Amino acid sequence: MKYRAVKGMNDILPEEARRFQFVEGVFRAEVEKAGYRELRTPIVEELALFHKSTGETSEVVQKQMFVLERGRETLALRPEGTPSAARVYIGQSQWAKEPITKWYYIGPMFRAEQPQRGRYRQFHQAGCELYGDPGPLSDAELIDLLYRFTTNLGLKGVTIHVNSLGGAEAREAYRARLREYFEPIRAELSEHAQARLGDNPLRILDSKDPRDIEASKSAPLLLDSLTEDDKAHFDGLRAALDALGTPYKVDPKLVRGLDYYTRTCFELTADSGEIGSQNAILGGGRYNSMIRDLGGEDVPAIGFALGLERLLLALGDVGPAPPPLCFFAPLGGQAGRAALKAGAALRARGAHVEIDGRDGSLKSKLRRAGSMNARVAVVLGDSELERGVAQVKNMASHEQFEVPLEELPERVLSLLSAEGQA
RNA sequence: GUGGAUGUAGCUCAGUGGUAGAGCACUGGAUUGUGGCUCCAGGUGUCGCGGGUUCAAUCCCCGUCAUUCACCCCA
Repeated sequence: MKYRAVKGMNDILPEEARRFQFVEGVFRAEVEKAGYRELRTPIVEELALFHKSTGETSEVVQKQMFVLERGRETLALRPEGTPSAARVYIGQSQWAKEPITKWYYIGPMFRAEQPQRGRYRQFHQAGCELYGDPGPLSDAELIDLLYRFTTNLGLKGVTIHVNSLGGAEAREAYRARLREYFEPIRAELSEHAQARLGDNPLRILDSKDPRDIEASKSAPLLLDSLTEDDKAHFDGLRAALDALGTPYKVDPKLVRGLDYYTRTCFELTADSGEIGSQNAILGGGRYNSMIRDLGGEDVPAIGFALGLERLLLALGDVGPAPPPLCFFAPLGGQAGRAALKAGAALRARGAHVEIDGRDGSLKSKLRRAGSMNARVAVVLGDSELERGVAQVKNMASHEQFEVPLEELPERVLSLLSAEGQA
């Protein structure tokens, strides 16, 4: 085979696409009930947008960008959706139009990583962004929304991890404290962690390297460095989640890899289905300074992104049963034309219809009807046409009736809508 | 970027230093126009690619590419 899909980018075949559609449909329904409206943006942005928002020190920006040079422009395939939405929010002067804006998006994202189960170079995210409300109630409402969404889908083994990273002030102070703590024991850290000490020491905390885990054991906790306001916010979030009855775990070492988070951050992990080690299906948090940093007003925001591939892995088989099918098996050209006409009439009335106009044997057509799980088969040959009838067969019961052509739609539709015929 | 595993029929996979197999799927027949069960018949392979060892390599060795899992990181 000469051409194949490029590394880490997968074709989504119809069976799989159906599962995507199902999850996307539930997602849309759920977030739209909470007032989110869809935003569609290009998948290509100026590279600089991601430098300014996602962050220079994030791994995503440092080495996972697909960059496109085009003349004087330097563009990038988006690695996440939040910066684009923020760009639109600012470009539209959205804060001047309404005090609170709620948007959601669904679409492909791109990161140049080594692919593995649950991690691809092109993958799909569904996410929400809420602008204009700094209070912890919106954090709680959003997290609860996600909890309900995943439970309604039937996802098992979900854990909601919550933490507060504090505001810029608290985090700067905490960074300094962490450096003070780690610097004397620098040699005990992993090579990677030693490099992180300079730019982003917080990341050492969620390292899985045994050396780093050991070294972090008595490290100062970020939660202890929070300002009074940060603490009040986090307490408010927890009180609201408790009131809602939303289960969650405070995870003081939860540190996310994107630079822009302030105060609340959260992550949802799953341990069911085929999901491998990449078990974070969703991540998000508050980013109160991004809009201002990108040149907009001082508008607080919170959001999350959900990995559709990972959700589907964790979910296993989902989706509604395919609709009942009527299968036409015409024999001969004249019968073929009659089948086309009858099939079109049935489709106009909402039925799913397959017409097998091949030259092959009736046997092969019925075999196909069987493998397609058709509920009804219509056999139409010369002898039927002469008499103005068709053979209508109930595939499940093997019963077959001769039906006048003018009664065909009614008979087929009643068979298709009948319950318990399978 | 790092480490391991795997590349044989459309799919899932056996297999042997001496010209390559099964199951599933597909097609035809048993049933001149009736599917799911059963029986019979039918076809396909540069054995990932390149090089080496050998009288002979799909098998052994080296390289390479691809896939995959894991680390890192993240959804």
